[in-house]
Amino acid sequence: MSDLHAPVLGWYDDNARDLAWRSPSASAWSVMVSEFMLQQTPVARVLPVHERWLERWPTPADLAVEPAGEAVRAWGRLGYPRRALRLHAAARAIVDDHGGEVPRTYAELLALPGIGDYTASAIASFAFGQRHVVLDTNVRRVFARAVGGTELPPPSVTRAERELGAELLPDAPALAATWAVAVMELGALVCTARDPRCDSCPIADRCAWLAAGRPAHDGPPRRGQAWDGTDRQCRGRIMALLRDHDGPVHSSRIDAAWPDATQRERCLASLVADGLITPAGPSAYALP
DNA sequence: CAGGCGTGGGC
DNA sequence: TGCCCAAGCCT
Repeated sequence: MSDLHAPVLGWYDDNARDLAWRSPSASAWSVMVSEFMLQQTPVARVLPVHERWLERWPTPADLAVEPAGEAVRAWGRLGYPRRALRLHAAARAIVDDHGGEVPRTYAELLALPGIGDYTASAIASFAFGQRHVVLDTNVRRVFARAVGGTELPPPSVTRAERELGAELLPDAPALAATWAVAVMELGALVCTARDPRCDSCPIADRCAWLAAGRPAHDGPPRRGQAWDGTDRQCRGRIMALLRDHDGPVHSSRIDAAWPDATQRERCLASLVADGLITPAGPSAYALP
């Protein structure tokens, strides 16, 4: 296990993807927007939306003056549109409480809407070069395999994972930040969830999982998320409808999009409660 | 803490 | 064809 640093850092130097938010000239805001979009959405789908977002709203203040619905519309089909709402709310908080500048400390970042432990660490590390344990699903999978000898990490982050992350983190902040992004990249490109490319892995000779013959995950099977007929599908259908229209959408159109009236009304109510849509007149809805 | 929350691509 | 997954957050 000793010294994963040199091979991983060397591999990253040769194989890192050239992503817009990793450019030396990328702003902290660019990094922050990318982190919101990348929460559960693949890089390939984020790229074009991130580019247009930064062109339109180069700073938090540019977004903060917009109605929230503009953020939801620009979010397009990235999924989980509440993230767009939270990013918009975070931009307003940055203007109101931080002079329009993305805050630099983990605690201040964590206090913003839509930012949890991972995203706060990632922004502090990637945008500001600080030393933080960055634990995302990629890093956790690399740790689970290389150190733990298991195919998959535990269902939720454990104390042991945090301690391991802290132990492996280089002392120098700049190096720690590079290490964090390098391990993440290794998990994204080589140590993938399915069909890992162990033959091109820089730490294959130190990997406990590979040494053990890549044993399959034992333990309870992971819960897949139901989709067909769920409220999520219904909500998604309604949101797509509103995104694709400029003004308010009449209820009759929404009725046509989802026949089950009980479920439809429940979803409309929850979307209103979430702030993703707003009633517009007696029988119409619009983006906020 | 388990469950809810979108969307589309790859195998 | 389904099924699994993709830089999580919030309640």
